[in-house]
Amino acid sequence: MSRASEDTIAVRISKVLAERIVAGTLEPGTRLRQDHIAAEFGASHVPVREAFRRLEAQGLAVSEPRRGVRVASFSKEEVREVAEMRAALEELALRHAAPNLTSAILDAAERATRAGDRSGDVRSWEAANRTFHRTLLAPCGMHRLMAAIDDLHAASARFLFAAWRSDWEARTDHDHLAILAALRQGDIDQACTVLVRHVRAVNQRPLPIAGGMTRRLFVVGG
Amino acid sequence: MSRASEDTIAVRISKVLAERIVAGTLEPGTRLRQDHIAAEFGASHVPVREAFRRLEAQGLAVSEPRRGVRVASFSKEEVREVAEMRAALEELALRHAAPNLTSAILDAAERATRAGDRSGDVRSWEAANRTFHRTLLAPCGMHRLMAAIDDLHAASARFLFAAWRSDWEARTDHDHLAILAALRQGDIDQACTVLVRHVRAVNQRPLPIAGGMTRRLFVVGG
DNA sequence: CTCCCGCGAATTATAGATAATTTTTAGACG
DNA sequence: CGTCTAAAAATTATCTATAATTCGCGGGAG
Repeated sequence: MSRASEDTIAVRISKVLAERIVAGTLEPGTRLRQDHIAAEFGASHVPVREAFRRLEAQGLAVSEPRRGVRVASFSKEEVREVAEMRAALEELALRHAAPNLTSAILDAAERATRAGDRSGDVRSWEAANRTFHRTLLAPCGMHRLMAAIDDLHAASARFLFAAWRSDWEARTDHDHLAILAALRQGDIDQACTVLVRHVRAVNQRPLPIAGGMTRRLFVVGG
Repeated sequence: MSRASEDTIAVRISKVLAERIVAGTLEPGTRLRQDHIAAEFGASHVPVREAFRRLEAQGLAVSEPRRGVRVASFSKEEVREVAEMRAALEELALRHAAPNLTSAILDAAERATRAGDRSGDVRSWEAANRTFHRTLLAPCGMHRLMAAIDDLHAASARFLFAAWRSDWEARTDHDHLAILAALRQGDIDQACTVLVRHVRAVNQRPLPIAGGMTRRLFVVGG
Protein backbone atom coordinates (compact mmCIF):
# COMPACT_ATOMS: atom_id res chain seq x y z
CA MET A 1 0.00 0.00 0.00
CA SER A 2 2.35 2.70 1.19
CA ARG A 3 5.52 1.11 -0.10
CA ALA A 4 8.39 3.48 0.56
CA SER A 5 9.76 3.10 -2.95
CA GLU A 6 6.53 4.50 -4.36
CA ASP A 7 6.98 7.74 -2.47
CA THR A 8 9.23 10.47 -3.67
CA ILE A 9 12.55 10.81 -1.85
CA ALA A 10 11.40 14.02 -0.21
CA VAL A 11 8.40 12.27 1.32
CA ARG A 12 10.53 9.40 2.52
CA ILE A 13 12.99 11.76 4.19
CA SER A 14 10.23 13.78 5.83
CA LYS A 15 8.68 10.63 7.25
CA VAL A 16 11.94 9.43 8.77
CA LEU A 17 12.72 12.85 10.22
CA ALA A 18 9.18 13.15 11.58
CA GLU A 19 9.58 9.80 13.33
CA ARG A 20 12.83 10.93 14.89
CA ILE A 21 11.42 14.24 16.04
CA VAL A 22 8.34 12.60 17.53
CA ALA A 23 10.41 9.87 19.17
CA GLY A 24 12.70 12.48 20.66
CA THR A 25 15.81 11.18 18.91
CA LEU A 26 16.10 14.66 17.51
CA GLU A 27 15.71 17.01 20.44
CA PRO A 28 13.95 20.38 20.28
CA GLY A 29 16.22 23.12 18.98
CA THR A 30 18.49 20.76 17.09
CA ARG A 31 19.65 22.28 13.84
CA LEU A 32 18.76 20.25 10.78
CA ARG A 33 21.56 20.77 8.28
CA GLN A 34 20.49 19.93 4.78
CA ASP A 35 23.88 18.76 3.52
CA HIS A 36 24.38 16.36 6.42
CA ILE A 37 20.89 14.90 6.07
CA ALA A 38 21.31 14.68 2.30
CA ALA A 39 24.55 12.77 2.81
CA GLU A 40 22.91 10.41 5.29
CA PHE A 41 20.14 9.54 2.86
CA GLY A 42 22.49 9.37 -0.09
CA ALA A 43 20.52 12.14 -1.76
CA SER A 44 21.07 15.71 -2.73
CA HIS A 45 19.74 18.57 -0.66
CA VAL A 46 16.87 19.50 -2.95
CA PRO A 47 14.51 16.77 -1.70
CA VAL A 48 15.78 17.48 1.81
CA ARG A 49 14.55 21.05 1.52
CA GLU A 50 11.15 19.81 0.40
CA ALA A 51 11.04 17.47 3.37
CA PHE A 52 11.74 20.47 5.60
CA ARG A 53 8.71 22.27 4.20
CA ARG A 54 6.53 19.29 5.06
CA LEU A 55 7.87 19.13 8.60
CA GLU A 56 7.31 22.84 8.93
CA ALA A 57 3.68 22.46 7.91
CA GLN A 58 3.21 19.72 10.52
CA GLY A 59 4.63 21.98 13.20
CA LEU A 60 7.55 19.66 13.83
CA ALA A 61 10.22 22.05 12.58
CA VAL A 62 10.64 25.80 12.32
CA SER A 63 12.54 27.53 9.58
CA GLU A 64 14.14 30.94 9.56
CA PRO A 65 15.11 32.27 6.13
CA ARG A 66 18.82 32.01 5.49
CA ARG A 67 19.35 30.69 8.98
CA GLY A 68 18.28 27.13 8.56
CA VAL A 69 15.67 24.95 10.13
CA ARG A 70 15.51 23.59 13.67
CA VAL A 71 13.46 20.98 15.44
CA ALA A 72 10.50 22.86 16.89
CA SER A 73 10.65 23.42 20.61
CA PHE A 74 7.55 23.39 22.76
CA SER A 75 6.32 24.84 26.00
CA LYS A 76 3.66 23.67 28.39
CA GLU A 77 1.41 26.31 26.81
CA GLU A 78 1.76 24.60 23.47
CA VAL A 79 1.07 21.20 25.00
CA ARG A 80 -2.14 22.67 26.33
CA GLU A 81 -2.92 24.28 23.01
CA VAL A 82 -2.54 21.03 21.12
CA ALA A 83 -4.71 19.23 23.67
CA GLU A 84 -7.47 21.83 23.33
CA MET A 85 -7.34 21.74 19.54
CA ARG A 86 -7.51 17.98 19.61
CA ALA A 87 -10.49 18.09 21.94
CA ALA A 88 -12.35 20.52 19.70
CA LEU A 89 -11.62 18.69 16.45
CA GLU A 90 -12.04 15.17 17.80
CA GLU A 91 -15.46 16.05 19.18
CA LEU A 92 -16.42 17.36 15.76
CA ALA A 93 -15.11 14.21 14.11
CA LEU A 94 -16.88 11.93 16.56
CA ARG A 95 -20.23 13.65 16.05
CA HIS A 96 -19.97 13.08 12.31
CA ALA A 97 -18.54 9.59 12.67
CA ALA A 98 -21.15 8.39 15.14
CA PRO A 99 -23.90 7.66 12.58
CA ASN A 100 -21.44 5.54 10.62
CA LEU A 101 -20.09 3.52 13.53
CA THR A 102 -20.91 -0.15 13.21
CA SER A 103 -20.48 -2.61 16.04
CA ALA A 104 -17.56 -4.10 14.12
CA ILE A 105 -15.80 -0.75 14.27
CA LEU A 106 -16.54 -0.37 17.97
CA ASP A 107 -15.15 -3.85 18.58
CA ALA A 108 -11.99 -2.95 16.69
CA ALA A 109 -11.62 0.17 18.81
CA GLU A 110 -12.06 -1.91 21.95
CA ARG A 111 -9.35 -4.31 20.80
CA ALA A 112 -7.05 -1.33 20.25
CA THR A 113 -7.55 0.08 23.72
CA ARG A 114 -7.14 -3.37 25.33
CA ALA A 115 -3.90 -3.79 23.41
CA GLY A 116 -2.83 -0.47 24.90
CA ASP A 117 -3.63 -1.74 28.40
CA ARG A 118 -1.31 -4.69 27.86
CA SER A 119 1.51 -2.64 26.36
CA GLY A 120 4.82 -2.59 28.17
CA ASP A 121 6.32 0.62 26.86
CA VAL A 122 5.23 4.11 25.92
CA ARG A 123 5.67 3.71 22.22
CA SER A 124 3.41 0.72 21.83
CA TRP A 125 0.88 2.31 24.17
CA GLU A 126 0.87 5.44 22.02
CA ALA A 127 0.44 3.41 18.86
CA ALA A 128 -2.55 1.60 20.36
CA ASN A 129 -4.03 4.84 21.66
CA ARG A 130 -3.69 6.45 18.25
CA THR A 131 -5.34 3.45 16.63
CA PHE A 132 -8.24 3.70 19.08
CA HIS A 133 -8.89 7.34 18.28
CA ARG A 134 -8.42 6.92 14.56
CA THR A 135 -10.69 3.89 14.39
CA LEU A 136 -13.51 5.82 16.04
CA LEU A 137 -13.04 9.08 14.17
CA ALA A 138 -12.08 8.11 10.61
CA PRO A 139 -15.68 7.08 9.71
CA CYS A 140 -16.57 10.78 9.82
CA GLY A 141 -15.34 10.80 6.25
CA MET A 142 -13.87 14.28 6.56
CA HIS A 143 -10.50 14.18 4.91
CA ARG A 144 -9.13 17.56 5.89
CA LEU A 145 -10.32 17.17 9.47
CA MET A 146 -8.60 13.81 9.86
CA ALA A 147 -5.36 15.20 8.43
CA ALA A 148 -5.44 17.98 11.00
CA ILE A 149 -6.13 15.51 13.80
CA ASP A 150 -3.28 13.29 12.64
CA ASP A 151 -0.85 16.18 12.83
CA LEU A 152 -2.06 17.01 16.32
CA HIS A 153 -1.64 13.37 17.35
CA ALA A 154 1.97 13.51 16.18
CA ALA A 155 2.52 16.59 18.30
CA SER A 156 0.86 14.92 21.29
CA ALA A 157 2.99 11.83 20.87
CA ARG A 158 6.07 14.01 20.85
CA PHE A 159 5.13 15.61 24.15
CA LEU A 160 4.33 12.21 25.59
CA PHE A 161 7.64 10.67 24.58
CA ALA A 162 9.54 13.69 25.86
CA ALA A 163 8.17 13.09 29.35
CA TRP A 164 7.99 9.31 29.50
CA ARG A 165 11.21 8.22 27.92
CA SER A 166 11.36 5.28 30.32
CA ASP A 167 9.53 4.04 33.48
CA TRP A 168 6.17 3.49 31.86
CA GLU A 169 3.39 1.51 33.48
CA ALA A 170 0.27 0.63 31.57
CA ARG A 171 -3.12 1.05 33.18
CA THR A 172 -6.55 0.29 31.81
CA ASP A 173 -7.99 3.31 30.09
CA HIS A 174 -11.41 3.75 31.67
CA ASP A 175 -12.21 6.80 29.53
CA HIS A 176 -11.87 4.78 26.37
CA LEU A 177 -14.20 2.12 27.72
CA ALA A 178 -16.68 4.76 28.83
CA ILE A 179 -16.68 6.29 25.35
CA LEU A 180 -17.33 2.89 23.79
CA ALA A 181 -20.11 2.14 26.27
CA ALA A 182 -21.83 5.44 25.54
CA LEU A 183 -21.56 4.88 21.78
CA ARG A 184 -22.99 1.38 22.08
CA GLN A 185 -25.97 2.86 23.88
CA GLY A 186 -26.33 5.52 21.21
CA ASP A 187 -25.58 8.31 23.66
CA ILE A 188 -23.44 10.49 21.41
CA ASP A 189 -23.50 13.51 23.70
CA GLN A 190 -22.13 11.46 26.57
CA ALA A 191 -19.44 9.96 24.35
CA CYS A 192 -18.37 13.41 23.23
CA THR A 193 -18.34 14.74 26.77
CA VAL A 194 -16.03 11.97 27.94
CA LEU A 195 -13.86 12.28 24.83
CA VAL A 196 -13.36 16.02 25.30
CA ARG A 197 -12.54 15.67 28.98
CA HIS A 198 -10.25 12.75 28.18
CA VAL A 199 -8.27 14.56 25.49
CA ARG A 200 -8.09 17.81 27.40
CA ALA A 201 -6.82 16.10 30.52
CA VAL A 202 -3.28 17.24 30.97
CA ASN A 203 -1.37 15.51 33.71
CA GLN A 204 1.56 16.96 35.47
CA ARG A 205 4.20 14.42 36.30
CA PRO A 206 7.79 14.56 37.53
CA LEU A 207 10.29 13.94 34.73
CA PRO A 208 13.76 12.72 35.60
CA ILE A 209 16.42 14.78 33.87
CA ALA A 210 20.02 13.84 33.19
CA GLY A 211 22.08 14.97 36.19
CA GLY A 212 19.83 13.74 38.95
CA MET A 213 17.51 16.74 38.83
CA THR A 214 13.80 16.38 38.23
CA ARG A 215 11.66 18.83 36.35
CA ARG A 216 7.92 19.05 36.06
CA LEU A 217 6.53 18.63 32.58
CA PHE A 218 3.04 18.48 31.21
CA VAL A 219 1.97 15.31 29.52
CA VAL A 220 -1.11 14.73 27.48
CA GLY A 221 -2.52 11.33 28.21
CA GLY A 222 -5.14 10.53 25.67
CA MET B 1 7.13 44.48 8.34
CA SER B 2 6.47 41.66 5.91
CA ARG B 3 8.40 43.15 3.01
CA ALA B 4 8.44 40.67 0.20
CA SER B 5 12.16 41.05 -0.32
CA GLU B 6 12.78 39.68 3.17
CA ASP B 7 11.03 36.45 2.33
CA THR B 8 12.68 33.67 0.45
CA ILE B 9 11.71 33.29 -3.19
CA ALA B 10 9.77 30.11 -2.43
CA VAL B 11 7.62 31.96 0.11
CA ARG B 12 7.00 34.80 -2.28
CA ILE B 13 5.92 32.43 -5.04
CA SER B 14 3.65 30.47 -2.73
CA LYS B 15 1.95 33.68 -1.59
CA VAL B 16 1.25 34.82 -5.13
CA LEU B 17 -0.02 31.41 -6.16
CA ALA B 18 -2.17 31.20 -3.04
CA GLU B 19 -3.73 34.55 -3.90
CA ARG B 20 -4.52 33.37 -7.40
CA ILE B 21 -6.02 30.11 -6.23
CA VAL B 22 -8.14 31.84 -3.60
CA ALA B 23 -9.22 34.54 -6.04
CA GLY B 24 -10.20 31.91 -8.57
CA THR B 25 -7.76 33.12 -11.22
CA LEU B 26 -6.38 29.62 -11.11
CA GLU B 27 -9.36 27.31 -11.35
CA PRO B 28 -9.66 23.96 -9.57
CA GLY B 29 -7.91 21.17 -11.42
CA THR B 30 -5.51 23.48 -13.23
CA ARG B 31 -2.10 21.92 -13.59
CA LEU B 32 0.72 23.92 -12.05
CA ARG B 33 3.79 23.34 -14.20
CA GLN B 34 6.97 24.15 -12.36
CA ASP B 35 8.99 25.24 -15.36
CA HIS B 36 6.34 27.66 -16.56
CA ILE B 37 5.91 29.17 -13.12
CA ALA B 38 9.65 29.35 -12.65
CA ALA B 39 9.97 31.21 -15.93
CA GLU B 40 7.18 33.60 -14.98
CA PHE B 41 8.89 34.51 -11.72
CA GLY B 42 12.30 34.60 -13.30
CA ALA B 43 13.45 31.90 -10.92
CA SER B 44 14.56 28.32 -11.12
CA HIS B 45 12.20 25.47 -10.33
CA VAL B 46 13.67 24.58 -6.95
CA PRO B 47 11.90 27.38 -5.07
CA VAL B 48 8.80 26.65 -7.13
CA ARG B 49 8.74 23.10 -5.82
CA GLU B 50 9.07 24.37 -2.27
CA ALA B 51 6.19 26.74 -2.89
CA PHE B 52 4.13 23.76 -4.03
CA ARG B 53 4.75 22.01 -0.73
CA ARG B 54 3.46 25.04 1.14
CA LEU B 55 0.32 25.20 -0.99
CA GLU B 56 -0.18 21.51 -0.46
CA ALA B 57 -0.02 21.95 3.31
CA GLN B 58 -2.61 24.72 3.12
CA GLY B 59 -4.92 22.48 1.16
CA LEU B 60 -4.84 24.73 -1.88
CA ALA B 61 -3.05 22.26 -4.14
CA VAL B 62 -2.75 18.52 -4.43
CA SER B 63 0.34 16.70 -5.62
CA GLU B 64 0.71 13.27 -7.12
CA PRO B 65 4.25 11.90 -7.30
CA ARG B 66 5.74 12.10 -10.77
CA ARG B 67 2.45 13.46 -12.08
CA GLY B 68 2.68 17.03 -10.99
CA VAL B 69 0.54 19.26 -8.82
CA ARG B 70 -2.91 20.66 -9.50
CA VAL B 71 -5.07 23.32 -7.95
CA ALA B 72 -7.21 21.51 -5.39
CA SER B 73 -10.81 21.02 -6.34
CA PHE B 74 -13.60 21.16 -3.80
CA SER B 75 -17.06 19.80 -3.29
CA LYS B 76 -19.98 21.07 -1.25
CA GLU B 77 -19.03 18.47 1.35
CA GLU B 78 -15.65 20.11 1.73
CA VAL B 79 -17.22 23.54 2.01
CA ARG B 80 -19.28 22.17 4.87
CA GLU B 81 -16.24 20.52 6.41
CA VAL B 82 -14.23 23.74 6.40
CA ALA B 83 -17.16 25.63 7.92
CA GLU B 84 -17.50 23.11 10.72
CA MET B 85 -13.78 23.10 11.43
CA ARG B 86 -13.78 26.89 11.52
CA ALA B 87 -16.72 26.89 13.90
CA ALA B 88 -15.01 24.47 16.27
CA LEU B 89 -11.64 26.21 16.22
CA GLU B 90 -12.95 29.76 16.27
CA GLU B 91 -15.06 29.01 19.31
CA LEU B 92 -11.98 27.65 21.04
CA ALA B 93 -10.00 30.72 20.06
CA LEU B 94 -12.71 33.10 21.21
CA ARG B 95 -13.00 31.46 24.61
CA HIS B 96 -9.29 31.94 25.18
CA ALA B 97 -9.22 35.40 23.64
CA ALA B 98 -12.19 36.74 25.63
CA PRO B 99 -10.27 37.46 28.85
CA ASN B 100 -7.76 39.49 26.83
CA LEU B 101 -10.24 41.53 24.83
CA THR B 102 -10.00 45.23 25.63
CA SER B 103 -12.61 47.74 24.52
CA ALA B 104 -10.05 49.10 22.06
CA ILE B 105 -9.90 45.70 20.39
CA LEU B 106 -13.67 45.42 20.31
CA ASP B 107 -13.88 48.87 18.74
CA ALA B 108 -11.35 47.85 16.09
CA ALA B 109 -13.43 44.77 15.33
CA GLU B 110 -16.54 46.92 15.03
CA ARG B 111 -14.76 49.23 12.60
CA ALA B 112 -13.80 46.18 10.53
CA THR B 113 -17.34 44.85 10.29
CA ARG B 114 -18.73 48.31 9.46
CA ALA B 115 -16.13 48.63 6.72
CA GLY B 116 -17.44 45.29 5.42
CA ASP B 117 -20.99 46.65 5.41
CA ARG B 118 -19.88 49.54 3.19
CA SER B 119 -17.87 47.37 0.81
CA GLY B 120 -18.94 47.29 -2.82
CA ASP B 121 -17.40 44.02 -3.93
CA VAL B 122 -16.82 40.53 -2.60
CA ARG B 123 -13.08 40.86 -2.22
CA SER B 124 -13.15 43.90 0.03
CA TRP B 125 -16.01 42.41 2.03
CA GLU B 126 -13.99 39.25 2.55
CA ALA B 127 -10.95 41.22 3.63
CA ALA B 128 -13.02 43.14 6.18
CA ASN B 129 -14.70 39.97 7.40
CA ARG B 130 -11.34 38.28 7.85
CA THR B 131 -10.03 41.28 9.75
CA PHE B 132 -13.06 41.16 12.05
CA HIS B 133 -12.52 37.52 12.95
CA ARG B 134 -8.77 37.84 13.29
CA THR B 135 -9.02 40.93 15.47
CA LEU B 136 -11.30 39.12 17.90
CA LEU B 137 -9.47 35.80 17.93
CA ALA B 138 -5.76 36.68 17.76
CA PRO B 139 -5.64 37.77 21.44
CA CYS B 140 -6.05 34.10 22.36
CA GLY B 141 -2.29 33.98 21.97
CA MET B 142 -2.36 30.48 20.53
CA HIS B 143 -0.04 30.45 17.58
CA ARG B 144 -0.77 27.06 16.14
CA LEU B 145 -4.50 27.56 16.48
CA MET B 146 -4.41 30.88 14.66
CA ALA B 147 -2.35 29.38 11.84
CA ALA B 148 -4.93 26.65 11.40
CA ILE B 149 -7.76 29.20 11.41
CA ASP B 150 -5.95 31.33 8.83
CA ASP B 151 -5.67 28.37 6.48
CA LEU B 152 -9.37 27.65 6.91
CA HIS B 153 -10.18 31.29 6.18
CA ALA B 154 -8.24 31.04 2.94
CA ALA B 155 -10.26 27.98 1.98
CA SER B 156 -13.50 29.75 2.91
CA ALA B 157 -12.55 32.78 0.85
CA ARG B 158 -11.90 30.53 -2.11
CA PHE B 159 -15.36 29.00 -1.88
CA LEU B 160 -16.85 32.46 -1.50
CA PHE B 161 -15.12 33.90 -4.54
CA ALA B 162 -16.00 30.85 -6.62
CA ALA B 163 -19.69 31.54 -6.06
CA TRP B 164 -19.80 35.34 -5.98
CA ARG B 165 -17.50 36.36 -8.78
CA SER B 166 -19.77 39.34 -9.52
CA ASP B 167 -23.21 40.65 -8.44
CA TRP B 168 -22.38 41.26 -4.81
CA GLU B 169 -24.53 43.32 -2.50
CA ALA B 170 -23.33 44.25 0.95
CA ARG B 171 -25.65 43.95 3.93
CA THR B 172 -25.02 44.78 7.56
CA ASP B 173 -23.75 41.77 9.39
CA HIS B 174 -26.03 41.44 12.39
CA ASP B 175 -24.20 38.37 13.68
CA HIS B 176 -20.98 40.33 14.02
CA LEU B 177 -22.73 43.07 15.95
CA ALA B 178 -24.44 40.52 18.19
CA ILE B 179 -21.09 38.93 18.98
CA LEU B 180 -19.60 42.30 19.89
CA ALA B 181 -22.61 43.18 22.04
CA ALA B 182 -22.36 39.90 23.93
CA LEU B 183 -18.63 40.37 24.49
CA ARG B 184 -19.14 43.92 25.74
CA GLN B 185 -21.59 42.55 28.27
CA GLY B 186 -19.13 39.86 29.27
CA ASP B 187 -21.43 37.10 28.07
CA ILE B 188 -18.84 34.82 26.52
CA ASP B 189 -21.16 31.85 26.14
CA GLN B 190 -23.60 33.92 24.13
CA ALA B 191 -20.81 35.32 21.97
CA CYS B 192 -19.58 31.80 21.25
CA THR B 193 -23.06 30.55 20.45
CA VAL B 194 -23.61 33.28 17.89
CA LEU B 195 -20.12 32.84 16.45
CA VAL B 196 -20.57 29.11 15.95
CA ARG B 197 -23.97 29.51 14.33
CA HIS B 198 -22.60 32.35 12.21
CA VAL B 199 -19.60 30.43 10.91
CA ARG B 200 -21.50 27.22 10.39
CA ALA B 201 -24.22 28.95 8.42
CA VAL B 202 -23.88 27.72 4.90
CA ASN B 203 -26.12 29.45 2.41
CA GLN B 204 -27.23 27.95 -0.80
CA ARG B 205 -27.43 30.47 -3.62
CA PRO B 206 -27.84 30.27 -7.36
CA LEU B 207 -24.58 30.79 -9.17
CA PRO B 208 -24.64 32.08 -12.74
CA ILE B 209 -22.44 29.98 -15.00
CA ALA B 210 -21.02 30.86 -18.36
CA GLY B 211 -23.55 29.80 -20.99
CA GLY B 212 -26.69 31.10 -19.33
CA MET B 213 -27.13 28.09 -17.06
CA THR B 214 -27.32 28.43 -13.32
CA ARG B 215 -26.00 25.95 -10.83
CA ARG B 216 -26.51 25.72 -7.11
CA LEU B 217 -23.40 26.09 -5.02
CA PHE B 218 -22.78 26.33 -1.33
CA VAL B 219 -21.29 29.49 0.01
CA VAL B 220 -19.94 30.12 3.46
CA GLY B 221 -20.89 33.54 4.59
CA GLY B 222 -18.98 34.41 7.71
C1' DC C 1 39.78 42.94 30.39
C1' DT C 2 36.05 43.88 27.26
C1' DC C 3 34.13 45.01 23.02
C1' DC C 4 34.12 45.48 18.15
C1' DC C 5 35.67 44.54 13.58
C1' DG C 6 36.89 41.61 9.80
C1' DC C 7 38.41 37.40 7.74
C1' DG C 8 37.59 32.42 6.78
C1' DA C 9 34.81 28.29 7.11
C1' DA C 10 30.35 26.46 7.02
C1' DT C 11 25.71 26.61 5.46
C1' DT C 12 21.73 28.11 2.98
C1' DA C 13 19.42 29.39 -1.33
C1' DT C 14 19.23 29.37 -6.09
C1' DA C 15 20.66 28.22 -10.80
C1' DG C 16 21.85 25.08 -14.42
C1' DA C 17 22.17 20.36 -16.12
C1' DT C 18 20.71 15.36 -16.35
C1' DA C 19 17.97 11.17 -15.88
C1' DA C 20 13.49 9.11 -15.60
C1' DT C 21 8.65 9.20 -16.08
C1' DT C 22 4.38 10.68 -18.00
C1' DT C 23 1.56 12.72 -21.55
C1' DT C 24 0.78 13.63 -26.20
C1' DT C 25 0.85 12.73 -30.97
C1' DA C 26 1.03 10.24 -35.12
C1' DG C 27 0.25 6.14 -37.55
C1' DA C 28 -1.11 1.44 -38.45
C1' DC C 29 -4.36 -2.14 -37.82
C1' DG C 30 -8.80 -4.26 -37.04
C1' DC D 1 -14.24 4.98 -37.65
C1' DG D 2 -12.41 3.79 -33.47
C1' DT D 3 -8.56 1.80 -30.99
C1' DC D 4 -4.21 0.15 -29.96
C1' DT D 5 0.81 0.98 -30.29
C1' DA D 6 5.09 3.30 -30.50
C1' DA D 7 7.91 7.19 -31.04
C1' DA D 8 8.34 12.15 -29.69
C1' DA D 9 7.66 15.88 -26.70
C1' DA D 10 6.89 17.69 -22.43
C1' DT D 11 7.32 17.46 -17.56
C1' DT D 12 8.84 15.90 -13.15
C1' DA D 13 12.41 14.62 -9.90
C1' DT D 14 16.95 14.62 -8.91
C1' DC D 15 21.89 15.79 -8.96
C1' DT D 16 25.89 18.93 -9.41
C1' DA D 17 27.60 23.49 -9.28
C1' DT D 18 27.58 28.44 -7.94
C1' DA D 19 26.35 32.60 -5.48
C1' DA D 20 25.02 34.76 -1.26
C1' DT D 21 24.54 34.80 3.58
C1' DT D 22 25.51 33.59 8.25
C1' DC D 23 28.41 31.92 12.03
C1' DG D 24 32.67 31.43 14.58
C1' DC D 25 36.99 32.90 15.83
C1' DG D 26 41.03 35.70 16.47
C1' DG D 27 43.29 40.15 16.64
C1' DG D 28 43.46 44.82 17.85
C1' DA D 29 41.64 49.18 19.84
C1' DG D 30 39.75 51.40 23.85
